[in-house]
Amino acid sequence: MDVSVKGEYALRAVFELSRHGKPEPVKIARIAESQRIPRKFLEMILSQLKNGGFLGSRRGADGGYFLARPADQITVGDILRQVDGAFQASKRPFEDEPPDSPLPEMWDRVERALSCVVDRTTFADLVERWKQKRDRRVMNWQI
Amino acid sequence: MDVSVKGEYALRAVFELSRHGKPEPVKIARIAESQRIPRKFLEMILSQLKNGGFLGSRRGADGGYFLARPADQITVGDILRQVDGAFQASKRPFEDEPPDSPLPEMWDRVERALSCVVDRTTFADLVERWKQKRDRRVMNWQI
DNA sequence: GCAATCTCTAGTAGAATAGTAGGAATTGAG
DNA sequence: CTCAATTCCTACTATTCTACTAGAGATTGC
Repeated sequence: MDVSVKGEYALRAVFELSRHGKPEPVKIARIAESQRIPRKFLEMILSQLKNGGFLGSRRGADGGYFLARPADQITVGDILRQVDGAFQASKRPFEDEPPDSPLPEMWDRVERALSCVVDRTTFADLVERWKQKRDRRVMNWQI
Repeated sequence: MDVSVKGEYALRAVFELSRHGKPEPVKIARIAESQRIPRKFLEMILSQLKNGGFLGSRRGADGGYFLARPADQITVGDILRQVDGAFQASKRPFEDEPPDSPLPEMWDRVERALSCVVDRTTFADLVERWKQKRDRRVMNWQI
């Protein structure tokens, strides 16, 4: 019941692109280095995210990846679902479920609780929080 | 990011024991049948739950399994953590995390949201909901 | 042309999942 | 004491998933 490494990498990659902000594409090599993701694995993940319509790319010199839409219109849930498949608590409907089981309803609650976080957190939010953190650190450093 | 079949089976098994209520032990065979769990797999799961201190057992004729404490003192989270290992959103602390990443904080939120459901839902609650469901069905049937 | 980049197809070692098999130990009844 | 019913314990296994890697092809900028 934890997210895959691939999922975490995908989030880091999209975060990197969101943080970059500008319209110029960012190279795979740079994302890999600054987010510490194995390069070839990252290639796979990025192409999956492109297939999902979240990223765009350009080849050749000065090529790279960029967000296909603004960071405040991409959520953590979008990305996790794209790379890890259906993002749910339990594979529903569970076959062979005994009648009147109270479990499906509980899984619904779990799913709603999860959704409240991942589907409401955009990459714009993450960048915002990152900036605050960084600024606080710089403040302390100057004192 | 979904719970294992083993986890679901464990919940069903403990639910069965909770629903039974009485202090007499329930046989593996009966749990397996009424909750539709492969028998040998269930044996493994039950012994794990016993190791965790959630269940007790008796061997021989008239043997079986029973709750080691009242159903309102066992939560869904207890059981899932026992059979599926640490029940968390992400394997923290993630190695090689880039500095100032906003992701760990987000995983905390996810975890708290999950916990709000699974650590607050006891098997007494589940039995309660099951009874209500059953009663509603019987009511409709009588009309 | 050519160097830098993304793109695509394949493969792969190791771990996890979802079980199964078979027998040993314990208990209750007669 | 014996026997049948049950849990307990060790080991095995097929299949899938995870986290990668290799290498060649396609595209672009200069």
